[in-house]
Amino acid sequence: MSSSPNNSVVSPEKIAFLHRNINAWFRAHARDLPWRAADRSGWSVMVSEFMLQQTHVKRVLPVWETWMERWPTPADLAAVDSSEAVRAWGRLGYPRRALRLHAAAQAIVEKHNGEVPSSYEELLALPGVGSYTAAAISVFAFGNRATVVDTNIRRVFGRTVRGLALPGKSLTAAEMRLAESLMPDDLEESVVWNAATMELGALICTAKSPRCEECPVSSGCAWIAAGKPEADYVPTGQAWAGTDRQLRGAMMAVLREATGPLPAELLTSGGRVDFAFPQEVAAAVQKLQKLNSPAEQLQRCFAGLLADGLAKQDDAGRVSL
DNA sequence: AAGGCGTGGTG
DNA sequence: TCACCAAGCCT
Repeated sequence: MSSSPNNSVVSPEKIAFLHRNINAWFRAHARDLPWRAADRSGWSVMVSEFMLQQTHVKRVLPVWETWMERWPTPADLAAVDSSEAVRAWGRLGYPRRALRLHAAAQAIVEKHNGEVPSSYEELLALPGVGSYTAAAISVFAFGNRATVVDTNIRRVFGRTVRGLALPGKSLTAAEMRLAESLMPDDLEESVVWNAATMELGALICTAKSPRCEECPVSSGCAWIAAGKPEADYVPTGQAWAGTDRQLRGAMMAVLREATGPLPAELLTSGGRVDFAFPQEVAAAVQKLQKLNSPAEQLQRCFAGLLADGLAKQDDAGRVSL
């Protein structure tokens, strides 16, 4: 057992201060989200967690509603083709999440008798479920005691405890140990704590312009005490224009709008393509062609979609989700 | 283990 | 307006 200089040892008094104030704040200010309702299920929480990976609540809400209405249990989703899941995913982004959620539903049917497992280890074994999502489902759906660490929680602890404007680019073992050391011993308090610290990071202790005036622990915040120093690194912006991601997104939009198989040339040709399709497909194709991507990039991205299972090609070479 | 992977709300 | 970046996961 070695100790690094980065290890933050927090006094019992400060931990109690954080527990008391953040949990009280949450009990007064928690958003009324449907996946937090009393009638939530393991599945409803699981669907929300998949959709919330790198996507804000506001955009998730309507898709989650229609998803849960259509597929109220894992078995309902597992019974349809994965392309249905990808289309229903709509414009949420990262459509491979839809594929993984579908695969996870099938695994739940096959290995867990159709019931979402409650243990961290069993959840972690499901497709698309990593350490964050496994802990989140175990805690928020089943009320277990597990340490949830997401980007919000990392930022809250980074500021209040470590005095940093922003946590590092990737989660470290020391950070994970710190989060565990801050967990309330009491089961019910620990469940609230996980949700409360995340909510504080999402609503108050935000990345860009935190609302410290409204923060319940500003009086004990190490970052404020240090004079709000700048982050010691500059986050590198995410490139977009001209990237494969943009092109893949445009191709996926075409496939989502299509009601049947499409000529592959519609996706892989950089030039004009004669076609007579519904307005929506035509518009999506126009956007794709407007990118004016080189043929080599079109081919690469198209092959990527096929390899990822997001698109399928029939014997005649026609493409669909 | 660093980098790929969508999309759009927001300051 | 237009960068920024968000309840990560996987390889």
